[in-house]
Amino acid sequence: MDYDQLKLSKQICFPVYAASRLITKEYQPHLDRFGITYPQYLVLLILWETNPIAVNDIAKKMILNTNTVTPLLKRMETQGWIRREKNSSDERKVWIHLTQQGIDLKPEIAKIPELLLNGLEGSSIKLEALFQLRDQLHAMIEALAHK
Amino acid sequence: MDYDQLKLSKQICFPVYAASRLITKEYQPHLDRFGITYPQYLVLLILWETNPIAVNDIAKKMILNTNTVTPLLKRMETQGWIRREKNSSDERKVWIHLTQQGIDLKPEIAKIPELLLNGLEGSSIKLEALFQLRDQLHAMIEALAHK
DNA sequence: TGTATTTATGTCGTGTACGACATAAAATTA
DNA sequence: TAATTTTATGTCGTACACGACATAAATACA
Repeated sequence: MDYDQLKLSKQICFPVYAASRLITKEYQPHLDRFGITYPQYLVLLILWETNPIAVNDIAKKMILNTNTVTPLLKRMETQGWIRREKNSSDERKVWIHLTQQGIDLKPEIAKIPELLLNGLEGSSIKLEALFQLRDQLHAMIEALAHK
Repeated sequence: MDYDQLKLSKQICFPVYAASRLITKEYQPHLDRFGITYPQYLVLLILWETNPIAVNDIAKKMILNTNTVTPLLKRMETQGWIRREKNSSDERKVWIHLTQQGIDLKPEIAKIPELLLNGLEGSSIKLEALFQLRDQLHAMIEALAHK
């Protein structure tokens, strides 16, 4: 039997896993300035598009379970970025709202993706390749998330 | 100021992060049969290529810190897949060896990548696209890991 | 040779991830 | 309407992931 497919270099899963952690690490020094983590940054991106939003809808957008999102949001509430509010008409729901502090953070954070993309100038990574990568991954996520 | 780049759908980091977790989740039911996790599976792949190998070299191949790998290996030792052995000439080093149980697992695990790829037949994901994705990610990892 | 530096591994604390399960409120259905 | 099911959120336990730091052995070098 040929075990060639088992080599780490042949795997498809491994480079996705490694790239994910490496990209997060690129963000980290920039996010550290505001005391937020990478998943918390994603929550803020979502809230800057939709405010307020239910816990469940945040989890769906991030493709995470609510039991991961709940403690994450609690930490963000402690730090003053968001506040939670029970829905009066449906008592099961909890609305997540941006605080003023959370709203004010947007222009600061907006500089980061730009900064990282500019950092690629002169590197071997081409912008076109990145966008192609993103679209291919979206197709894969689409196929894997709904089955 | 245009905040379009801040949309979740425009991010490059997010699909990598989400795809990583979704792919791991594809492996999980197959790995569960043997009681191993996805990172533990990666350690086994490495050991099936190089046995024995030092803790540090496993960490380098996985692009992880040793303080992540150490407890992971301890769990694998408890489960009987590997054993650790102090190097006599250099007392700092610890060699990680496959046990017979770990060696015997290889043909069982070998079926998994094949099984997952076959599962894509008829889906919207094309094999060619996957291999292209892998190579693009390798290029990105290369650029990010060594700077 | 003695001191400083590097290397290899590991401990500790914090923050995700997620399966299994709990709870309460809303919606469905017998 | 009463019982059942679904939905929304959350608790708990286990396993990563990583920064900061600790320790001991090997190496470099004054």
